[in-house]
Amino acid sequence: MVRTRRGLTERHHNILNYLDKRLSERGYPPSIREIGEATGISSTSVVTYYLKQLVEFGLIERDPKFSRAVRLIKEPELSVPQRVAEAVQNAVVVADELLSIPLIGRIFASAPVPVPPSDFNYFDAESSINIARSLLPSREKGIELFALEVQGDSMIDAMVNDGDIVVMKKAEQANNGEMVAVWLTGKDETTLKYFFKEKGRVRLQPANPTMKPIYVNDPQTVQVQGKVVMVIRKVDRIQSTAA
Amino acid sequence: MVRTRRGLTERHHNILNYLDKRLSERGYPPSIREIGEATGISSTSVVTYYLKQLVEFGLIERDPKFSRAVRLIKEPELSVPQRVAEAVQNAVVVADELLSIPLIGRIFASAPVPVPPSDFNYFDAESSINIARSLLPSREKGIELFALEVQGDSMIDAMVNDGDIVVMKKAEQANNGEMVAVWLTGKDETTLKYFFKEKGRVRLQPANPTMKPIYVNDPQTVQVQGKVVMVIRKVDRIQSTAA
DNA sequence: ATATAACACGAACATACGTTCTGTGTCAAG
DNA sequence: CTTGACACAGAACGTATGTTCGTGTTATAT
Repeated sequence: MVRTRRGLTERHHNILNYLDKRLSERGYPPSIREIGEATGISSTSVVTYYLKQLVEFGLIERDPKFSRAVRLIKEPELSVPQRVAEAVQNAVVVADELLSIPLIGRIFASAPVPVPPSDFNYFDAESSINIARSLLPSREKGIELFALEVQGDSMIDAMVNDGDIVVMKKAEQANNGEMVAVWLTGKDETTLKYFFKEKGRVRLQPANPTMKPIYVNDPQTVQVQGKVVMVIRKVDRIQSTAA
Repeated sequence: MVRTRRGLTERHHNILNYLDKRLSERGYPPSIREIGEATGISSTSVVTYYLKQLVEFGLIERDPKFSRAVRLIKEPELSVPQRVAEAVQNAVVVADELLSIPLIGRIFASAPVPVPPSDFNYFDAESSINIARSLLPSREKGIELFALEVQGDSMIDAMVNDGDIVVMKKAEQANNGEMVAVWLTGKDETTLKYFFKEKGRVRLQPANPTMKPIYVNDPQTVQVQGKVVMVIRKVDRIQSTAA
């Protein structure tokens, strides 16, 4: 008869305690050699021998061959009452629904759209607006959006008022039917229109259905700068009275 | 003078996010190469370049030459009640910012506005939209708002498109300059206009500044049904092509 | 146009690291 | 006394890993 394996020994406990303490202290686990140094085991193969047993006991996990890839398996944390858990989950859903979009400037007819530079930090903008993600168009993922405030009456053919907020994303090309902000180099003018490319020319279709489209025979002069995904209008009272 | 360093760039943020996520997922930090793979940086020396800057910004610490020896610098640990309170407070702020508004139907020109009945339960509507409270006009408290979806082109003089969502509140009287939904009994028509009362008659001023107002000599036929506080337009692509 | 810091990259290199291999000692059970 | 499990050890090895070096590009102020 041969002798059978016992349970955990002092060396097992020493290793477990060191793993726990070490992660708290240094923010990253020890190497095999560091475990050996800390627990008085002079050989890396003995450390590996004990780690293998701790894996078998279900006390640690390892990712083989990666350095420092040892982690303690903790008991599931004490569960919270179900309502608190549900409330926390709901808070997560709410936080995800709210989308912060940088408000980076104004759009007006006589200048190109101030699109963000390629290294723009969308998370750290000086000014931003919040919108609900569910109000985005259905295929819009909400990534790298920016907002501009409309200045002047020049966008009314796009059904966009002075003071409205236009939510956009950068684009240099457009598909048919998308609303775009284009800079017309032939006119030195920015306009918001539905974009159609047909028979070598560009048709820019106003949102106002009673207005006629613009046809641009030289597509090179139509510089797509962004796509409009949303328009928001705060309706305050106006002060002016009509003549 | 030469260009000066900006603050954190997208790559910095990507690295920080990856470090945080990775430690939670795997129980040990990534190697330099793993950070590069996860953030699209193909060279270990560029990863080291960014990690050096994150150390300088005081956001991470490293133990030089040790493998996987990167740790995020976190705020000093709060007690559990403090951490819970802080998280709950943040959740309250976010939840308060997000306002759920019942979407109760449609508005179109040939019918009165379907205003909610006086016993309407705003919290239990069948359908609703979410908006961010900060987008409301400055004096609007967000109480007893409802939303209607615009059907048809009859509101274009109000700069409101078919498909737009109009956020309103009930009202039976209006102050000068407010945008209202009125049912004109003399015309059997609903319209959205800025409301002015002057010399015994009502002037209804379109939002489109190129259009003329309507004058109604008999104020009794102007039934104010609600005030408009916000207009939201999801801008999807359109399919129709012009003649 | 120029200068220069920031940004980016790949290669080379030395060391860290975990695994495997081989060997030895102890001890309980038959 | 023999056997086999257990414990331990050092060496060798291949790969993982972080740093250094040299080069190139870009943005920006002057």
